[in-house]
Amino acid sequence: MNDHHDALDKLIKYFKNFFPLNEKERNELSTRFIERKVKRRALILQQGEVCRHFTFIVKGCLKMYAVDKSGKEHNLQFGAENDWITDLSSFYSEKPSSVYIETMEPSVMLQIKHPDLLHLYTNYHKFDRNFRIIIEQKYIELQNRVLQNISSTANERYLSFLEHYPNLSNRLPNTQVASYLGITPEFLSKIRKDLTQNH
Amino acid sequence: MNDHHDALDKLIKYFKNFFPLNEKERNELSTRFIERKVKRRALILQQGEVCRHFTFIVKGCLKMYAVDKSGKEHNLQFGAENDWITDLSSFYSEKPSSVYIETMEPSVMLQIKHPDLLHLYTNYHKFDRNFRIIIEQKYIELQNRVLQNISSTANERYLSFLEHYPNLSNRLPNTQVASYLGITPEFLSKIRKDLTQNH
DNA sequence: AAATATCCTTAATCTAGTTCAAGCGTCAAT
DNA sequence: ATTGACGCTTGAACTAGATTAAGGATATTT
Repeated sequence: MNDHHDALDKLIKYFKNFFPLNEKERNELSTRFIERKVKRRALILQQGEVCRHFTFIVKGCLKMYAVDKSGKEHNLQFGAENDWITDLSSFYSEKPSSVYIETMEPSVMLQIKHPDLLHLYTNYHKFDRNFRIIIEQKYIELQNRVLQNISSTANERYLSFLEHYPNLSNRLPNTQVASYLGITPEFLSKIRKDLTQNH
Repeated sequence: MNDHHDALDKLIKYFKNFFPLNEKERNELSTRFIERKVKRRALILQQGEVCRHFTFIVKGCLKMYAVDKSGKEHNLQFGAENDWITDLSSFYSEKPSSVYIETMEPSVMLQIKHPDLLHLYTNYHKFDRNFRIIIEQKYIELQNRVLQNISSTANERYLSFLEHYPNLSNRLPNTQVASYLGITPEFLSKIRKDLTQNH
């Protein structure tokens, strides 16, 4: 009944939303996934490094961001409990990543390495299946975000963010939300002021 | 040696980039995928309709777009030879789609219906595997596009589009490219003028 | 408890991108 | 041959959002 057990239970429970795992598959999880606890502001992945882990978030909150030539950070993705975070491109290609992954709260994760995940894929149809479904869901989310970006104002995008990620929006500093929306913190502040005044 | 055969050959060849299919799997393709030829400006999917097909593009060029309240079209995705186009969300949920899919050239497609694709997934590990990889690649592309959208100017996004999709950019009218980039055709025209003048 | 980051807001100025309107070239259909 | 529909461009006026700079509020660290 130790922490590792708790974390794994959370992952097993998570997979029940898809095609639930049998005992053998659950055992594989427990040997292949490694628990990791980190404090706030820990860098899980740095630009230039190969992304070695596919990460399931048991507790806490992380962000994935790119840094442009002028040094500005741009948040590509947030992740919290029961979500995955990884630089897919670097993870599969085993080439240096162009992004950072960093905790925004003290966090507990379960991580699997490339060869271990390939082992699961190769030997268990169900893992290929479940990860296909997971990525499909994340693809749909991302496509909605693209649509927002090309068709909506910053104001509309902010409202949509509040609607879709209510639990994230009250956990994160607004500077981080602004970076995710692709606007400056100053402009987000203006948007928020307008919203409170006109309602 | 008919056309259907040619189209299927193209799909089989496509799968060689992933985990190549054995004879039984190839046979399944030939019975489950249906060839469809359409002229220019044909609507493959309309808003409000359930997306019934997962579509492989053998020849031609298609776009997927959403229409906002003011009637403006916003291009979410283009697809050409050896690419897939589908409203994933509607296809899997079997709920009405919020987007349109339309040919921009006379096109040849291979389409599979939901139950048939599920049949492939359920009975052949390899299809779950291959479609996982396909979606992962498209996820990475989409993530790069999000990064562009939140961090780059219209000018930079246009240059990046030219670089990544040179074959599409000379096939499409600029109005369509502008809609994909999230800017007006007028502003794209201005960008293009600046580019030719300053180089 | 002080000290230092980090975060949030406001306001003035500036710029990237939109809107509206018009004109022109091209291509497909009658 | 002529008519449209469509695509491309230009310019003037406008607006969403960035930039810069400053001050105050909250946390976090020492």
